[in-house]
Amino acid sequence: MTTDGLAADRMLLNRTSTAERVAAILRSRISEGFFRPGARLAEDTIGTALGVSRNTLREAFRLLSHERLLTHELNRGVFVRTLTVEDVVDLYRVRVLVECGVVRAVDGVPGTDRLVAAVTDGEVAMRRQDWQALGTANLKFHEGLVALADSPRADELMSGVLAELRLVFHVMADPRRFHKPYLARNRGILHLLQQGDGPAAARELELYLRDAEEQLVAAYRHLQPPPFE
Amino acid sequence: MTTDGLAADRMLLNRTSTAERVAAILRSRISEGFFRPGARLAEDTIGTALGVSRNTLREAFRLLSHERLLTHELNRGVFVRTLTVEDVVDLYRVRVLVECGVVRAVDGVPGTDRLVAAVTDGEVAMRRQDWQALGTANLKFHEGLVALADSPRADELMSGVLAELRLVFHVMADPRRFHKPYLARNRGILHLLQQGDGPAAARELELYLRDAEEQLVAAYRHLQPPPFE
DNA sequence: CATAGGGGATTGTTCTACAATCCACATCAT
DNA sequence: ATGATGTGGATTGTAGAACAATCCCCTATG
Repeated sequence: MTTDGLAADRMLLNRTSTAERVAAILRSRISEGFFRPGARLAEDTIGTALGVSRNTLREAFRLLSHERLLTHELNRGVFVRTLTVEDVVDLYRVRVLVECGVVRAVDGVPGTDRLVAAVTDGEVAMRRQDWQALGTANLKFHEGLVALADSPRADELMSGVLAELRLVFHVMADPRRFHKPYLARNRGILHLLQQGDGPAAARELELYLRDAEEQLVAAYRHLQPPPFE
Repeated sequence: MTTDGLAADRMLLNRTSTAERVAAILRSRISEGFFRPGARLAEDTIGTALGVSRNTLREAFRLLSHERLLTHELNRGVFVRTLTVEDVVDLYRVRVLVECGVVRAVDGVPGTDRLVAAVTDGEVAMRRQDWQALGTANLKFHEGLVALADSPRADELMSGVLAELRLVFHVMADPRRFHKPYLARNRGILHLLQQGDGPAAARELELYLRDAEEQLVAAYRHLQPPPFE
């Protein structure tokens, strides 16, 4: 009896705890905008809705608070995070640091399968005017850029950063067309990478990110709720 | 009545939950080596020792697991993380990416108060042959480097990376002298920064980090427990 | 109109209970 | 002796009740 091909089954055996499954559910609900920033997640409501005890639910809340998707206010409960303009600026600071750093350090011609897939997905979505899919493809492209570093921690960092940014998109006036202008620039960056010119790609990427930040901050400042505290 | 000078009191008012205080205690215990990598933290033992309930303790465990200081194995409990050689390599990959990225991007002459303090602390510790303090000063220097980016998320990332690296130091044969050779190189990097030459400082830093990684990986590979699974 | 106080609702924390799982040891067959 | 099997105790996973602490809204009072 061989032990090959059991790696996939490993995932099934390696069950996750209820708290982690609950966290996964809430995470996707938040990222898809079902729970909007500022929304309160009451223990009682969510707990009975999902059929888990308060203990388990609170463990899930801890996880998501640590991922910055929820904020935990003592004796008040947990809320879907509302990012400030400063948060957006910081997120793009990290993006420039990490994404450009990874891309610049690329030597030779890297494997670009994921990037090619993301770009073509974006082009298909564009033709269909499926802005939701276009956004997803765009985020996948940037996740793919960081994946070039072959660093699990960098991947996770980037995944968290993009999850936070999704919170911003959900409170924008027209989040759907936001990604449209960047598809062509993604393709350009991919092209430079395929030519093995990491530094040039990094320069393009930095301009890209600064433009995106500017646009996002401008749009975000408008509908920012007045700071009460 | 003025509202000045209340920022400090804010910390007192802004009480933290028990779970977070417990997490803070465990975090410092781990980072100081009281709990060594691989050690099991039983809910019952720790719970009664700290006088908190299992629920609260488990919330604290979740926090620290998310920080990668503990690993959570279903139905087996939580253990102080034991890093693999791959982890060490990845940590240094992130360090090169982030630290060098921050330093290279420095324009003009940055405020280097923290860095100067870290270097002089290191020199004092060196004269006293206080290797513990030397290690602390060294980590503070690198935290200070990342702080130049003025990015809370980068700071937190770096803080987590260094916390993980401390786990490595605690299982090394002679962790105490490890930092010794790097004090002079820290001073050199600081000097380049004070001259406003970020790129040169980044190049120095990259060589520094590659040397440190090589030394650490070599030392770590020796006493690595045989991989059972 | 501003302020103080009361009461309901929610969270913070502990405790108890039991199911699920793991682990070490004993038992048994080869 | 060696390896498989099974059994029991210990620990974790999860649920639920209970109560204190806190917040928040509403109302009474000056």
